Amino acid sequence: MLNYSTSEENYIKAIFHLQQEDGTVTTNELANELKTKPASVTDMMKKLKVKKLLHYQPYQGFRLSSEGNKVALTIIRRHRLWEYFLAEKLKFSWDEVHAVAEHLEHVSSKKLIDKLDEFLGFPRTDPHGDPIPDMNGKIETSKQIPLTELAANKPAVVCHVSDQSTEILDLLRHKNISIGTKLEVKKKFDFDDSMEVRIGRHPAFTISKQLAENIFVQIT
Amino acid sequence: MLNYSTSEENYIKAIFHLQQEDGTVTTNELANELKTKPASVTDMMKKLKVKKLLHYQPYQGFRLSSEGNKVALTIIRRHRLWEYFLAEKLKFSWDEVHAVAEHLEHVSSKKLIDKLDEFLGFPRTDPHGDPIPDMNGKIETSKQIPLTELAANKPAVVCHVSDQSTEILDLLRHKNISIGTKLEVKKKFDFDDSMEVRIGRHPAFTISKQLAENIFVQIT
DNA sequence: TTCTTTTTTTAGGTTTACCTAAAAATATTT
DNA sequence: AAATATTTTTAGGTAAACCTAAAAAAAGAA
Ligand SMILES: [Mn+2]
Ligand SMILES: [Mn+2]
Ligand SMILES: [Mn+2]
Ligand SMILES: [Mn+2]
Repeated sequence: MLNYSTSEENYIKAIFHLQQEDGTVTTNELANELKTKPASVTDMMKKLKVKKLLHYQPYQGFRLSSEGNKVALTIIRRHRLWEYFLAEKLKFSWDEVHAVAEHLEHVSSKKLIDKLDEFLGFPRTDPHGDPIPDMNGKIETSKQIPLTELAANKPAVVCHVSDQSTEILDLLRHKNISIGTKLEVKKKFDFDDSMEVRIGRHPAFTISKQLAENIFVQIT
Repeated sequence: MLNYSTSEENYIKAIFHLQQEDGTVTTNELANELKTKPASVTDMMKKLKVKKLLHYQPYQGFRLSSEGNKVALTIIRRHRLWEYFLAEKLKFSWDEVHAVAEHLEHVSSKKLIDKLDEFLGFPRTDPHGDPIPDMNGKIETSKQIPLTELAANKPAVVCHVSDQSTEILDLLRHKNISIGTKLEVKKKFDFDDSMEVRIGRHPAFTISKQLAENIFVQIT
C-alpha cells in the first residue's frame, strides 16, 4: 500500500465515516466535516480520483473505491489503537484521546502499529466502544441504535451522542454517562417514554425520552 | 511554547546537534545533514530568525538562540522517549527505533510526552545511551570517553554508541556488547590500534580501532 | 594583492493544500 | 415550464517548503 499525506488521510477517513450513513457523500458535507471549503474538497476529490481511491463524477457526489476503503481502515486501525493506548496505558480520560490520536494516526509504519497492537493485547474496541480493524483491515460491524430502541436488560455501551450542546453534556455528566459507558435499560414507561437505566451495579436512575433519543449504543 | 512545523522542528534539531561539535553551523553542513539544498536552508534560516529561534547574519553561519535551544531540547526529549518506548515496550531492535521516532517526535502534545515519560518510569537514557531531557529541558552531560581513550585494566561501562547503523549493531551483538555492558581493556596494540577487551570473566576478544572509536564508556 | 574556488544568497519556479469570487450545473419553488 | 435558490466546480491567488541556476560574497592560492 502506498503512503498518503496527512491531508489525504484525513479526507479518506472522513469520507469513510460519512458514507456509513449516507452511502454517497457530497462536497458540502465533507467540507463541513473537515472544516474546510467546498472548493478545497473538489480539488482533493480530483486528486484522490486520479489515485483511484475514489469513485467520483462531477456533481454526482463520491464514495471510496475498494482500495480507498482499505486505506481508510488502516487509518482507523491506527487511530483506535492509539486511543486505546492513551486511555489504557497513559491514563488519558475518554474525551482527551481523540485529539492526540488524530495526529498519531498519521505515523504510517506498519510494524509500529502491529507491534503496538500486540503490546496492547489485541484490543477489540477503542475507549469509545468502536471496533478496531485487525491487521487485514477486517472490522466488526456493530450497528448503533438509539437508547430508545434498546431492549430491556440487554447490556450495551454508549458510542455516540448526537447532540453536542453544553446542556446535554452537563446532563450526561450529572448522570455519569459518557462515551464508553456500559449500561442496561431496566424498564421503560409508556406514559412519557422515560426509562430506568443502570450503570454497572449502581442504583438505577431515570432518563427522559429527549435524552434517550440522543444517546446511541452498541449492544455488547 | 509555540508550535512549529515538522520541517522547522527537523531544522532546529539538526542545528542543535551540529552546534554541539562546531559551535556555529554553516549552510552547507545543515543542507548535507538534512539532505536538502543550500538554497532551502537559507530560506528556512530567514524564517527561524524572524521567529527568534536563531542568531543569524547572512554569510556568518548560525546558532540557536536560547529559545531555539529550549525548543530543540523538547524535540529531543520526545524523540528519545519514543525510542525508549519502541525498544523497551514494543521490542524494536536498536537500529529500527530511530526512523520511527523521527516521525513520532513531531506529535507535540506536552501532556502526551509527560504521561509517556511517567509510563516508562522516567528513563534517563534512550536505547543508544543518549540522555533524555527532563520536563524542564534539563539534560545530563555525563563525561563519556571513546573506548580508544580508556586506559588498560580500568573497569568501565558502555553508555553510548555514536554510529547507529545496522552494521555496527550486528557486530556489537556478535561481540555481546550493548548499552550497560561492563568491560575492561586488557591490552592495546599500536600497530593497528586494535585492542583486547574483556567482559566479566569471559575470555578476552579483539575490537578494531574503527569499532572502539564508536563505543563510548564511563569509568566506574 | 589578485585570481580562483567555494560558499552562500537571491531570483524565479514547482507542488501541495488551502483560500475567495465567479460561473456553471443542479435542485426547488412558483 | 420558468424563475429562483442551492450546490458544485472553475479560475485565479496565497503560503510553505522544496528546487535549479545565476549572482554575490567570502575564503584560499598564486
Ligand atoms: Mn488526523
Ligand atoms: Mn474512538
Ligand atoms: Mn523528524
Ligand atoms: Mn537515540
